[in-house]
Amino acid sequence: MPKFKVSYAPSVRRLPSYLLLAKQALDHGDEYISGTLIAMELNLEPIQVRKDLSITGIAGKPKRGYPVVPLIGAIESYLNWDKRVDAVVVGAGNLGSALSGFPGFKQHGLYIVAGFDADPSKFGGLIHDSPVYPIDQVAERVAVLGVTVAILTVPSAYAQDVATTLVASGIKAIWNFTNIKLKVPDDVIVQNEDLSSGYAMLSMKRRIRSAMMSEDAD
Amino acid sequence: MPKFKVSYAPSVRRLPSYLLLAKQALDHGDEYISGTLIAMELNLEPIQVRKDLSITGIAGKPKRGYPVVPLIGAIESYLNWDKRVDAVVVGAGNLGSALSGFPGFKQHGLYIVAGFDADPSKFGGLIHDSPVYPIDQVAERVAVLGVTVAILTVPSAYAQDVATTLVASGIKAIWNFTNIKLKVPDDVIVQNEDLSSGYAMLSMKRRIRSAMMSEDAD
DNA sequence: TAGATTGTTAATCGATTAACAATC
DNA sequence: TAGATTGTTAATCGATTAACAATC
Repeated sequence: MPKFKVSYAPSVRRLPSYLLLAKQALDHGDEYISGTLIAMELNLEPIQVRKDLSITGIAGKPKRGYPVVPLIGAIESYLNWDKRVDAVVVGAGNLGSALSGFPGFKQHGLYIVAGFDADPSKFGGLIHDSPVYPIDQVAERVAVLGVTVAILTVPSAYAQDVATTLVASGIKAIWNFTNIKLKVPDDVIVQNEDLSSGYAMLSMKRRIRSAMMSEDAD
Repeated sequence: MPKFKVSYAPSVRRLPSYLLLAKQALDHGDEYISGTLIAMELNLEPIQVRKDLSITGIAGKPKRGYPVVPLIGAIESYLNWDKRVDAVVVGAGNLGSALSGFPGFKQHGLYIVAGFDADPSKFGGLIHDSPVYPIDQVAERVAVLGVTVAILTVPSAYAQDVATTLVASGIKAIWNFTNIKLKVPDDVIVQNEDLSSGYAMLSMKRRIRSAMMSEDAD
């Protein structure tokens, strides 16, 4: 049951980088930005950029490119980033704090309205403007706040238990930064952010470069 | 120039989760773990798990599965995780600290031996056992330490400048947690970890669920 | 106008999945 | 032995890329 399977997932993953470039073009005062330019900037093929952008419904102009303001609007609307979404961070450690303070999120409509932690020394403190509550207050606070999105940054040993509590509290989407494969009901979304996968890729690239370099030595 | 293109990238990204399950099986005292079980645990197809594992060269036994100890060895060896790699963290903020403390890294052979920051109040401090130095000492320290891998967690405004310095200092691989597309020489590896991509995926999944739910209402 | 760029349709490529023989 | 699981070969699926007409 690969529930909520995203169509064009690779394209969706690239859209944020196009959005960033469009915003930079806007700041720069440009009226248009071409797919060719975006591709060059991101080391992609122009055709890929055009294909990706087509899913947002934006229409470009031959010879000019895509109109910057409508392009930003089209991407934000397609990703639902033009509507505010409230979230809580569960696990107010370094990772939770880092995510809370990430300026990009608010720009994308994601507001972190509270944090939770098991460590009493953190209660009453703040993670980037948001109060930190004891983790056993999750259920009541989530209910009061009416939040349905949670960012999970607890130690992996607690991940499943906390996730279960979150679901029981009404959370419908979990952005999971632990390496635990969470078991949740079918109607709850989980987006896994697996650092180990990224490190595996880095490791393989290093391996490939080593192989290429010893080849060159021939 | 998509340099250092990883073959079987999707498989490589899944290997760490197989490794984790294999280690859990080992702790549990199991001698074998089947692809069928791994697939169930991770919501994958058994055939996909078998295909993925085949790239590591591990040989399974019909009716039993894969021998746990050799399986762990095969994955670790394939990913080069059986050899120690030293790295520095540049940007000793919350994200840098979180990554330094991530227990999984040391298990995968990644040792963070130093941190760097622009904030004088952090100099002489520690991020999880490793000393924090002024960022303008990067060049000399990296040279002395002989490190070739850097984890980049500075604010995006400084990302390119810092990356340029890192490259000049002898860094050959950058694990980039900023949303800036770094410009580096051809022989330098960059692995981008883009949080916005993950959030785009979460947003789309929420969008799809909404669509499905309003459909159900018909 | 000339030419750069878009957008569509088709071809290629690579990843996933299916089928099934081999085997312990 | 019977049957679950592996591993290989082929088929399908989806993403990327190529080709090129349309257009500003």
